[in-house]
Amino acid sequence: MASVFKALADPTRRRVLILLRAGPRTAGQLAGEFAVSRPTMSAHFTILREAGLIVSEKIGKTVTYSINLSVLEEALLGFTQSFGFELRVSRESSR
Amino acid sequence: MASVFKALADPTRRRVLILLRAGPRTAGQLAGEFAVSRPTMSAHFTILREAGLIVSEKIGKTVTYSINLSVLEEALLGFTQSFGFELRVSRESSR
DNA sequence: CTTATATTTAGACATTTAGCTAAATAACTA
DNA sequence: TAGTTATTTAGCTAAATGTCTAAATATAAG
Repeated sequence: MASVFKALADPTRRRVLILLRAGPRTAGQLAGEFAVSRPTMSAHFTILREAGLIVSEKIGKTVTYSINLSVLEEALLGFTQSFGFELRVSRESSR
Repeated sequence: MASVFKALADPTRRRVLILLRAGPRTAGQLAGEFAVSRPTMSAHFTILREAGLIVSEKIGKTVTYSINLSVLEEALLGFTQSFGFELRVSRESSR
């Protein structure tokens, strides 16, 4: 869970997750949305992947990333519960 | 909001918030719960305070910290909504 | 007024982080 | 096979982070 919070600490990585929420994207597509170099983005992907927040699939010469909402959900759930917050996944979750 | 996520990235600071959830504590009381020096804890308090997550009040020679749940709530709310999560504050919020 | 207590500030240090460029790897295409 | 494209790895730098000890500040108590 600690690695999830570390991953969420960076605004670029949070934005990657928000982009992936709309559906899978390739590394290049994601990188195109940011003003940093591709290697830098690749490092962010690694951090997100190691936290379990995204998964990658290589098809041909492209790598496609998808969000793993359950990991995000579980981390937020564990944390928010400590504060008397109630968290639930909306019915139209994976839109 | 960015500073809130940065503040939440450190496990010591998350634990401070969880301790404060049970009620206000002095800097010394909080520091006593951790295996790091008081100056180190003081630095953590500063980061939490600058993120708006805690407020301090000096009475006599002690400083008492309290959690500011609304800031935490707002940051989590803004973030979780982007993911189709639903967050609400439980009715017995400030227990 | 001196001492004790609570907390913060200052300064140093090691580690981590986010960024870069250049090079390597992998896979498709002509 | 040679070239092109997509992505990652390697190696570097500057800045930020978390930690410490020693000193400063503020308040209370004798």
